[in-house]
Amino acid sequence: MKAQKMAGHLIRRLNQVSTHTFAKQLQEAGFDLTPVQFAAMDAIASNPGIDQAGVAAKIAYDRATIGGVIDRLEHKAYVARSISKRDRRAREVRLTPKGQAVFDAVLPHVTALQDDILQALDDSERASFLALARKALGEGAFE
Amino acid sequence: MKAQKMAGHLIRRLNQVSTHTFAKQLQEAGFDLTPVQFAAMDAIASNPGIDQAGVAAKIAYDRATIGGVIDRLEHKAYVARSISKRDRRAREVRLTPKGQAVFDAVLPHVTALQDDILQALDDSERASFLALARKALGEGAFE
DNA sequence: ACAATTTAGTATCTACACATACCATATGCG
DNA sequence: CGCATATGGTATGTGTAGATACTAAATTGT
Repeated sequence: MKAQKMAGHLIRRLNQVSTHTFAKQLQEAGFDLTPVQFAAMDAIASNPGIDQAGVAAKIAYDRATIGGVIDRLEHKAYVARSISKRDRRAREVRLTPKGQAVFDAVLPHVTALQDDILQALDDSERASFLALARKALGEGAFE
Repeated sequence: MKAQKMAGHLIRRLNQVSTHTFAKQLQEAGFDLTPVQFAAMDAIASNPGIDQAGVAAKIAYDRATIGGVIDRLEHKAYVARSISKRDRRAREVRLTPKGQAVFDAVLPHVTALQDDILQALDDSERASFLALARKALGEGAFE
């Protein structure tokens, strides 16, 4: 049995390729954002004032991980945290104007690079792959 | 644009599911092995005496990462390192008898769990997905 | 033979990823 | 009201994951 043929291994390698493509393209475009940081900014951009647990739920992160991700975004001054008035435990997160500008500038690059990840597939294969991936994850589970 | 619909994000979540399935199943079966550690052992089992760079190449790891992985396997006494006689820089890696026994015992579990990762897909969908994944990675690139 | 280059491995640094434990605050319920 | 329980966030520890830099050893070119 070759581990290299197994589903888990193929998925891990796809993730490597995906991460690498993302890092390379964004770096060439002059940005300093990881895939995870981008996903967090996307969730925050769509839900201003969301709390950290909300961000974690949206993009299926561990809540312990999200703290560090948001720390780094805050350090770059892309997001701001404030204590919620409803619940003093919760930290509401918003993009700063700078963060919003970066997000707007980055978005087209990120959108464009998605096809590069599956560059070896043609359009119909890519569509099939993505449809199967969504189904495997339980369509709409994290809509 | 929702990051949650993008290829990169779907792949990241598949990898989460995959890793989680692996960890859960092996833990329930009483083993202490990560997906990466298993893949390394698989490569070593198939190529006794392979050096670390060889393992890294087989399973597409960074050579900086493999050192730590093999450290942990060595610490569990699953593998043994020895300095190559051909090349004194190289460390030849082999499974210990204990490592071989663990590998043999784990292999059927790992094989069985592969389908659980894509449990939401039926057999033909799963086959399509895996074929597309292989093609996306460049079929045979790491055979 | 020997300098220039390449390669194997390690060390360091940043960034996930998740388990567990802990603190503070909310909330449910008797 | 008062307590048990649940939840938001942080802290800690282990394990990838890859960039960069460094040492030692092998290889290449002349």
